[in-house]
Amino acid sequence: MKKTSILNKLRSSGLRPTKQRVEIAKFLFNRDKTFHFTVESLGKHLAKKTTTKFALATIYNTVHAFKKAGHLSEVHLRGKNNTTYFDTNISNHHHFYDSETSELIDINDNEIKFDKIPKAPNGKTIKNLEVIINLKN
Amino acid sequence: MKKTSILNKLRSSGLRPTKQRVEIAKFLFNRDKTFHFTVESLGKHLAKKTTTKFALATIYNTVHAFKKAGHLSEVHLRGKNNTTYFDTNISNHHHFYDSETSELIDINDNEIKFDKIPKAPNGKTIKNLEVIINLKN
DNA sequence: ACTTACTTTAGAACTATTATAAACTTTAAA
DNA sequence: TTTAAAGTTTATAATAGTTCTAAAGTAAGT
Repeated sequence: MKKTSILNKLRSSGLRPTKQRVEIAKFLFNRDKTFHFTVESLGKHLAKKTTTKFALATIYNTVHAFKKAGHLSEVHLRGKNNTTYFDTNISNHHHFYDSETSELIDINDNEIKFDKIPKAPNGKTIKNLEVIINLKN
Repeated sequence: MKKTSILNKLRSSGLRPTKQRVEIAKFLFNRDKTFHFTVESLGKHLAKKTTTKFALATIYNTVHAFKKAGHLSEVHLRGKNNTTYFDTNISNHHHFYDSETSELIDINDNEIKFDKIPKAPNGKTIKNLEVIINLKN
């Protein structure tokens, strides 16, 4: 992804392309494979790869802004470390979770097929369905 | 469940039947239907239903002891309120989650059937599989 | 350049949870 | 039954992840 398209991505989401946002966006979106991270791990990666300074609050703000804009998704998993995982894969998909390493691995939507799904209770509707497959060694 | 069987349950789990543990066990296990709770909500229920005093730490300790003994399970869901949910249903099963009400509803194992499941990566094995069906109104 | 609105920042505040250590109970042996 | 050891409860402190605050800095349009 070119720099201009990063700028467009930010601007079209109503986010001013500040130094911090551009760096974070480049780090997160200029890659082929899905990337899973926590705010803390993202901060460490940024510190290694860039010379820009990032306040922790900025990383939180930016990640939430990207999520709100639909560029990131949050994994609704309570892992053992009690931190929130984010995912650069925003398509409908599922996850393997290894609690020993706290590692997430994507599962494409087409790798899981259902034969039977219960219908939603009361007057509710199904919004989406998330599968976590827990791993052991 | 009779009082004696509550006492047996505790004793056979290596837990001394203290006043607090007995009250919590009676509250949690003397019921027909599955019960979902957070430590905070359990504390409120206990305050209403009993005259016994419970320090917050005791509720945490007891819930974890019950979980370790296999009498409770933890739902690995990061809900919007960021608290841990526990479940008196310890059989293999799944959940509906309504993020507006923060309510969990059990889905029996036999209400979901899979046609296709990916195989575990690397040298890993599948420990278990959890489905969360998110609801909306 | 100037002004306004938006952002970043450091640190305080907040919330869920775990740790600590003293007081209290349970247990089982004498 | 007393009594001592081991386990438990309690209030409070500590911790960890996250959000809030308000002051200083930056981007965008005039």
